[in-house]
Order: sequence, then C-alpha cells, then structure tokens
Amino acid sequence: MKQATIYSIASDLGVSASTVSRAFSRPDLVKQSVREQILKKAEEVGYQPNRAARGLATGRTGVYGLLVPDITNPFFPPLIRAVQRAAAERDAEMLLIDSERSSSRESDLIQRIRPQVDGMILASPRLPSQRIKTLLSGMPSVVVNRTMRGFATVVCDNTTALQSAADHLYELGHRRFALLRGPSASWAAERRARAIREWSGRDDVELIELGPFEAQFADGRSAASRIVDSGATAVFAFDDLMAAGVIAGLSDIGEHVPRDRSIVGCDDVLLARTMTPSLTTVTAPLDLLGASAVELLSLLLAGQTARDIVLEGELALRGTVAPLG
Amino acid sequence: MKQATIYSIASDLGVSASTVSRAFSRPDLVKQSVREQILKKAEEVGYQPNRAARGLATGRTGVYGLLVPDITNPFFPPLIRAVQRAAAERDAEMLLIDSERSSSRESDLIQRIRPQVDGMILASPRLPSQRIKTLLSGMPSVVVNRTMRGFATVVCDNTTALQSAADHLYELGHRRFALLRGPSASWAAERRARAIREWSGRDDVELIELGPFEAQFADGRSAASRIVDSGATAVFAFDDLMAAGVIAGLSDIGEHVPRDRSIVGCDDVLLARTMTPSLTTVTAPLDLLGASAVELLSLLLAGQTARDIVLEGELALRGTVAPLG
DNA sequence: GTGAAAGCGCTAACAA
DNA sequence: TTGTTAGCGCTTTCAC
Repeated sequence: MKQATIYSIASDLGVSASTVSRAFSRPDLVKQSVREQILKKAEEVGYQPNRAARGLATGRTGVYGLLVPDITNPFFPPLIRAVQRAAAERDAEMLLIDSERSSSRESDLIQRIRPQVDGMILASPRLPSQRIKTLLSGMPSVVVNRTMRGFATVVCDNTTALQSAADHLYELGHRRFALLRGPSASWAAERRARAIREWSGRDDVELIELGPFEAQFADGRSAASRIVDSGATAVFAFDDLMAAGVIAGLSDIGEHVPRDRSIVGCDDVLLARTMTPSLTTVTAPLDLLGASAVELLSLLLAGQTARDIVLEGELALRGTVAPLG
Repeated sequence: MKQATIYSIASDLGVSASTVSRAFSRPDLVKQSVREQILKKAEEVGYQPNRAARGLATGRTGVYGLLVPDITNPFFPPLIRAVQRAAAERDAEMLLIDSERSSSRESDLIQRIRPQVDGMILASPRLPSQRIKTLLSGMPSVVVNRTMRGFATVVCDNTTALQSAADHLYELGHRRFALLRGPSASWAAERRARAIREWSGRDDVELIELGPFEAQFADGRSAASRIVDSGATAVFAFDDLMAAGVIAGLSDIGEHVPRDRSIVGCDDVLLARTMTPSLTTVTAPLDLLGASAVELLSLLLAGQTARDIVLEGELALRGTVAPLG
C-alpha cells in the first residue's frame, strides 16, 4: 500500500483530480457534499499531500529556513522551538541550520538550502551584512537580534532592564563595575555595552570594560582574575554563559558569589535558572521573538511590507547579587 | 535573475537537459570534457538542483527527519548538531521536529512530515512502541536511546560508568544511596536504574529509590527534602538536570554540595560543566550517537540491513562528590 | 555519449 | 461547480 494521491482519491470517488486538489487548497470552490466525501476519503486512506509536487507546481516549498550560529548555546533552543511552533501554525515546516559558529559554513549552508525554502530567518548570523545581502538577494528574510537595513528585523532591547539592574546594584552599595563585552561583531553586545556605559556616566561610578570576548563559558572563567584585579565588586557579563564562567573562575580563586562579588547575566537561559545560586539576569522573550520572526516572514511572503519589531527584556532578580559587604 | 535550471544551463551550452542532469547524478555517463563545461557553468550561474523536482522524479526527498521530545533539554542540541552534520556529509538536509514532550503532538508531527522525508531518526520519543510502528510503517527509521524490535537502534549504555561512580563513592565512605528514577516509560531510565540496583546488591549498602520523575529541574529540587529524610549521603540523579535540581533543593534547605551530600548526574550536558562546582556525571558520546544514527539510516535507505549500535558513557569525576564527612 | 520523451503529484488557467 | 490541460524541474528509459 503506497501513499495515496489526489488521483487515487479521485478515481475512488469518481471525480476529477482537480476537484480533489481544490477540496484542499481552495475548499470554497467545491460543492460541500463533494468536499466532505473527499475529506472523508482522504482521512480514511491517510492521504498527505506531497509537498514536493505542490512546491514544484506553485514555486512554494512550505518550508522556512532558520539559521542559528550555535545550537548548543542555550539561548537558541527556545527560539528554535518558538519558530517551529509558529511555522506549524501556518502549516509550514522548519529547516534548521546550525553554522557551528563558522561563517564560511554559514555561507555554504545558506547557498545550499536557498532553493528549498520560501524564506529565511537568520538568528544573529556571523556573516557581514554585505555578504548576507548577496546570499539572500531576492529571498524574503527576517533577521533576529540584529538590525540590518533592507531586512525585516526583530530585536530584543535590554537597555532598560540592564539599567534597572545597575540601579539595583548601586542601591546595594556597589560603585565599581566591570563589563565583560560580547563579540565585537555582535549587535546585541554593542547594545548592551552602550546601556551600561550610558548608565555609568555618573560621577561616583567607575566602569571597567573587558573584552570583547567570544562569549563562551571559558572566556568568563579566565576573565575572573582580571575582574578581581580591577577591583570591581559587581560585574555585568555579556550573557549568562559568560556569567557562569565568571562564577566558576572566581571560585577557582577562592571567591564566592554573591558573598564576595555580584554578577549579572543576560538572556535568562536554562542554566541561569538551574545553577545554585540562580543567576540574576535579564530575561529575553524568546517565544515572542520566534513568533514575531515567523509573523514578519509570512507578511513578507504574502508580499506585504513588514515593520521592524522591538521587544523588551525584563530584570530577573535572583541569587547572584548582594549588598556590598 | 531567477534560479538556474538544467534547461538554462543546457541551452547556454548547446547540450540537452538530460546531459546536464547526468553530469550531476551519473557523472560517469558523460564525456569528461562536456562534464567539466557543465560543472563550470553551473558554478558560474550558481546552479542548485531543485530538490522538489528531483524528489518528485526519484521518490526521494534528500531530507532526514529528526524527532526530539524537548529541544530545550540540553541533552538534545549536541545530538541535533551531530545529526545535521552527518546528514550534510551525505548531501541531505535535516528536518527537525520538537514534540514539546507531548505524545499527541508527536503523533501529529510524524504524520505530517512523513511524506516529506526519506527516513526518520527518533530520539527517545514519548509514544508507545506499537503506535510508533504504525506511524512509521514502511519508512526507514532508526531509534536513538531506546531499544525497539523492528527498528535499527543506537543506544548509550552507562552501566559500567555508573557502577564506577558508585565504586568511587563507596571508596569515599558512602553507604547509603538515593536513586532518583527517570520517566517510567524511558528505556534509559530503566537501564540506569538497573545498573545502580545491581551494583547495590551488596550487604553493607543501602539503596533508596525515589520517583519515577519526569526528569525536570523542578522534580529534582522538590525531591531534596525526601533525600534528606532518607538519610542517603550520596545520590544518583537520572540526569544532569535533575541533579542540578537536587543541588538547588538542598541549598533551599541550607545544605551545601558536596560538603553535606554527594551528587552524581548523567549525560554531561552543558549545564553540568557550567555550574559551580561542576557536576560529577557520566558523559554521553553525543557526536558519535548522532553520526551513528545517520549512518544506520543511510544503510537502511540503501536497502541494507543495519545492525544495532551500543556506545559507552564515561565517568567524569568533578566537583559534586566528596568523602563522607 | 547524447538526445527525446514520458512521467513523478500537484496547481492553475481555461473551458464547459 | 467541475473537468481538461499544460506545465513546475528533474530523472530515466529508450533510441540513436
């Protein structure tokens, strides 16, 4: 027993294949009684439309490409889930590509899947804008967590939340802050750094900037001694992973968080919640981020123009900040 | 400028479309000089074969489906990466489905993508075997981390490593152990539990079994008080996530790991390495697991029979076990 | 070694 | 409201 087709259903029912096709794609054009028969039969024989055939005929694949730089970075899985869910709601599939933090690979992979997807969602790719524009020319695309002229974008702005965190630390008595900067090419890193810099422009506050770093656990860990040297009592890490690294690094030196120093992360990834003590951080609305990206993409696919979206992070006060002791 | 096709290349070169097609799919059938011209031209115009068309003609999609129950569980991202990488090596794409720990969703999603993939890799699905067999009948499939008659399987056996961990704890003076069991339907949970049970069959050792649990962080956390009540000084958690939960739960009660109690996790996911102190656990060869799964699948697709594969975990001694104090 | 032609399953005019 | 027809881009006999 092979897959049912519109033809097998059509001949079973004594109607034409087009009628069966229409029963699915343009149901309003088919007489109700016939349509019901067709749907029933389809159900019965487990009919599933062959997307390759449909794609060939329509020029649409029903597949959205999602490109992430590093699926093992805990920031991405919830985003991936959100995208998949939103795609499924639109009856589309998601083709995931993980470039493993390599931009050459990114380039290859985009080339490769280009003809197989209707559009792409790029979650903070490594490639320079110009290259991306070339690779994706003519393909509806939305960019996540990065602004880029000529593309629909959805970003998360943590400025307010980070500044609240800073206020909070200030109230707890901290005056000397360290900032571990993220990757130099990262839009988010720049944005976060600027938020802290702006905030720290007051007389009685000192800011020590370290980095840029690749934003890995090991980077945070090895930065710990420099933090100690700097005399900063509170540190803003680019993201939660680096924050966890800092805590490990401080522990290597014999320090304890938050007793000896306060740490704030960013993104609220899983490990921020599962570590003990749990990490004070800024949450990212990943579900919304993913859903918005898909929404923008489908607007684009429908030929409409999509406006950019800015979401806000929120401060999550937890166990890694304490009064200056 | 639209996508190049075999026709556009053919007419550019004054050969027939079939020749162009053959230059890619059966290169040995084309005269070398012609083939080189074609390849060069294809490169030049950025030709990418349309997979939908190829799929329609051959009945093959060149896409492998990968089903995971929960992409936010840090066990899966490295596996997903490994599968994608291995698929890419075989010039195939990976369609990822996350069932969000819902078996009904799992069922729907499998149905849905069935006609769009050449085969499926199921990573510890939630569905009962019988249902899976029905859903996948006639489709080449390999099952990861679960044994299942009628399917090619690749599993990771942690028995030896877990028993070494137990030996180690025993040497450190521990005699009373708690075991937090994983989901009752989980093959891995059963296997791990058995390893510990077998080992603890000695006179001077006591084993307290708790659970089964859904294997979430919160489960571990709330189990902490029961662990304390049980008097166990060392605990085996089903996986790292639960282990992290236990540590958090013990901390809620005012206990400190490993000072007051020793904890062993399983899988060596990212958060095991990023927490402070880092978690003593059993590593899973995820890269190999993913690569093996893809290898088995391609054997199946080539019409060959695939033998099952068993991989071994390894003990990673880290910071959450200490001598009984 | 190469070309012509049929067909994969579906959609989308166009007719009826 | 329904059927007929012509492709979508590729592979694959079958001739040449």
